[in-house]
Amino acid sequence: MLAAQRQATILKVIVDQGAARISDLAEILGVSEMTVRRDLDLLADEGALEKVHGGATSLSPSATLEPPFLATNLRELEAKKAIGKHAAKFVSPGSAVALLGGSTVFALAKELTSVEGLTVVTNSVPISDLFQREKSAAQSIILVGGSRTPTDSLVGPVAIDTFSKFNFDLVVVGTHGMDAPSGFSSPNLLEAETNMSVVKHSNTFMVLADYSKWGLRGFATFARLEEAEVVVSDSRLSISAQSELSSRVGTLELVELTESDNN
Amino acid sequence: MLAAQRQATILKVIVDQGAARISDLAEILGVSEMTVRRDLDLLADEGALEKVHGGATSLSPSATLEPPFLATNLRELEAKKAIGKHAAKFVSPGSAVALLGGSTVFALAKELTSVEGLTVVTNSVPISDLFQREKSAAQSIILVGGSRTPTDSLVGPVAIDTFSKFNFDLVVVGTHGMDAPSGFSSPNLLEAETNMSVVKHSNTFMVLADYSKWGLRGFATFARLEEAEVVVSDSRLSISAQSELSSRVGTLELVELTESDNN
DNA sequence: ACAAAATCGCACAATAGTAATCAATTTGTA
DNA sequence: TACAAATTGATTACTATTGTGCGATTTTGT
Repeated sequence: MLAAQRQATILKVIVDQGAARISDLAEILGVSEMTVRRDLDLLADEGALEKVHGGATSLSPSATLEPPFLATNLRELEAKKAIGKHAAKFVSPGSAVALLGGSTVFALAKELTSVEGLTVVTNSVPISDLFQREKSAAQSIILVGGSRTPTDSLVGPVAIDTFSKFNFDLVVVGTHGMDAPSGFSSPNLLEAETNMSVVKHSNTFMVLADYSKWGLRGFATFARLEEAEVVVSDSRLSISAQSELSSRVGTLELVELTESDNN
Repeated sequence: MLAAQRQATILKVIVDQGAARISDLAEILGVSEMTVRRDLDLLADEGALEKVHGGATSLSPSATLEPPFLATNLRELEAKKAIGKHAAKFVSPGSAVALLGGSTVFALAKELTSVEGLTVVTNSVPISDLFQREKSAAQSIILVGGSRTPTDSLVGPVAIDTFSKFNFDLVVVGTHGMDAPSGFSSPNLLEAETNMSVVKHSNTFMVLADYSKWGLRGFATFARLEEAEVVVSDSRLSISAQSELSSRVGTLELVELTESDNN
């Protein structure tokens, strides 16, 4: 295989999947890791992708936005992907879903582009971008309004007001932190208020949070642990956290992180 | 086999497959690598393909990536920029402005990032992106909600409802077409309805439209010419269009296109 | 905060690809 | 048939790319 072809393949994989690790690319392509590194350097110089420790991530799935969604860390990216995939099982075709902020919820959104007849209401600009690109027919996508946070979520009174118009089968939120005394919390007051208001309009309230979120406390709490029907996390969650969560939330779902989770 | 046939075959293989290596071509054709090299040199000189280390690749972006690029020519871009710059004079610091869709309005938005104390409400995702990047302090930016059009505007009932919460000193819209009998119109019904509803909440209603918009009629009209307080266009507008517009709209502003309008 | 593990990237060795030269072969012409 | 021109193939020295070993750096687990 020619170098140019190899580089095109690498770029394609990374744009398709959002990211890839060097060891995987080296194996797939049958070349040494050093060669993959050199290719990535080249592509990164051209501005085609972003190198991160362990691999590379897509620079911008859409036109020119989404930099805050860049994973600085591949392991976390894999965890998010696995959590998103698992959470997707709770979304039935034809239902109405609210997706709130967060890169983990973004991973879930990727899985949902192929689900039929979904109505999605989101306050996340990147998620709206995603559905705009991968437009599956028979899906209805609404982006709510509001002010933009640094992570490209729309929050504040306008967002709250718009969400209040709808009733959801399922509300999914990512969280910045969770622990027993404070529940689920966010560093951004407006975001917390927005989350809080949406939870009221849902049948089922689901929280996505990888293990690192346990023990963190954001400035503002938007829900107690007991309010979550489902929490999806990963198996690196400490045993004590697992038991604490199990006893308080409706269901705790843990995903295993296999090394070879290459879709 | 004749040399010409051989070269045609090589070219076909490379166009078909996107790329080929010299050693493979030599084997397929039953000639030495040196001969293939000479053929490739020839074809590369003709600009039919590109030689790379180990082989050659197709020039056409079948194997490579095609950047999704805007087709608007440079001239139109300059016109939009000039119109945007002129329109910015109507925006006073501290006022509340609605910016609706359209690439010309986007040009205006670029000028507004440095205006102090502005409150901007827009239904355009690119405009929201712009302000997000160039965040000037003391500006309040709200993106309304709704469904996304192919041009990344948010429209529909949710957008209308959100706009209806506000009162604007100035509403700026771009238009897809304008003429005397149909007024200002858009090809998208939902977008037209959204525009129409916002106009009602404004003190001043401004339309940005370069000369090419005159005589075009979109599917749905959102305002009569008489409703516009200000129309900003460029001097290429025909004399008859100029007199027609002057007599019907509040003020017609025309910008000159100088060659050296580089920012 | 520390140690273990994974990853990085340099320097150099090994491999693969290139181009110049010249001899051998084919082709066209008288 | 003879012979020049063009084309092709082989040899060679040279250049570019790829792989490997290894210490430095970053990340991860406790």
